[in-house]
Amino acid sequence: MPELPEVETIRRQLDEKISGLTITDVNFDVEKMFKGNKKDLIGSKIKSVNRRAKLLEVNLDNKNTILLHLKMTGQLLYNDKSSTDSYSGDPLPPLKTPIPNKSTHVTFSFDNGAVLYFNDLRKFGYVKILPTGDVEHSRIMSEFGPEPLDPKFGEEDFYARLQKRKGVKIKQLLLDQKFLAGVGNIYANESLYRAGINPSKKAGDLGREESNKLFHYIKKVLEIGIKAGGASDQTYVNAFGKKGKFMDFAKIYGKKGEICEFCGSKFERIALGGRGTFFCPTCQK
DNA sequence: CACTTGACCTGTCCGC
DNA sequence: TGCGGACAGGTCAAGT
Repeated sequence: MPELPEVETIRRQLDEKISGLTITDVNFDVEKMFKGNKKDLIGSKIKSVNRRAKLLEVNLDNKNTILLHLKMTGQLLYNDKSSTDSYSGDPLPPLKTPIPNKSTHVTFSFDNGAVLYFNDLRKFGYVKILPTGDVEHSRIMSEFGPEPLDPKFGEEDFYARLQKRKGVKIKQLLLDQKFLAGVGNIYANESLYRAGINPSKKAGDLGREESNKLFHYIKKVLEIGIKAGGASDQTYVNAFGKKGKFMDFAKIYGKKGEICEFCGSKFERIALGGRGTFFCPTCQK
């Protein structure tokens, strides 16, 4: 799915577009993708859109919060039907955003005529309504590890956390949201390659230098990801239906058999925890 | 406990 | 062109 940079891209766009709007209707066609009562949403106004790990939190003025998880193939598409042709006054057609299709499973309508579509090919994603006061104590939110881009989270903290999980392979640890929030498979592969660390290395075997280097590159690739508007390897698009450009900056993810720019070796692919893992056999010892 | 595997879904791509 | 298998950005529950 959308990892931290992809979710953050959507968060910024939605915060800009839907904050201040009132929800007028909600519809869904797959029960398991909508947990809660839609009556708790209709008539309420959106205060802000936040993010924790890969979860979006839409805060409402009626003390409820909508949590949205896009998992692997979720998309959130904002279609601003209230935009009108300045000449004729007619509504503009939804040019940039894909129209609802068979992957559209939840639809939010707003008082300005705008619509937000939640599309999800594989139906792994979900919408969940919680009382705002329960969100931070909920199982799901309270167990996330630190936000990697939080300025208060430093390299000492990162190293200390590694020491608590000595026996786990570093790649698998990076994907553990309780260890660190928001990193997914693409950015885990990219940061390990740049830091020159073998994905199968045990967390406890990383020296302080390696730990610092990895910490640095995790932040670096996430920042590049946000600047690039996310990674569109497969189905990801932003809230306006546009692809992200991070794959133009990816050096190793998905590049099995390609040549390492530093040493000329061929990249290899293995499975770690069932996830595709790419590495340079020479640079990542 | 900690760690691994399977399940959740649907689609695309690749080799034969 | 068809068919089977591998693979896909994430996270749980269940099994070892």
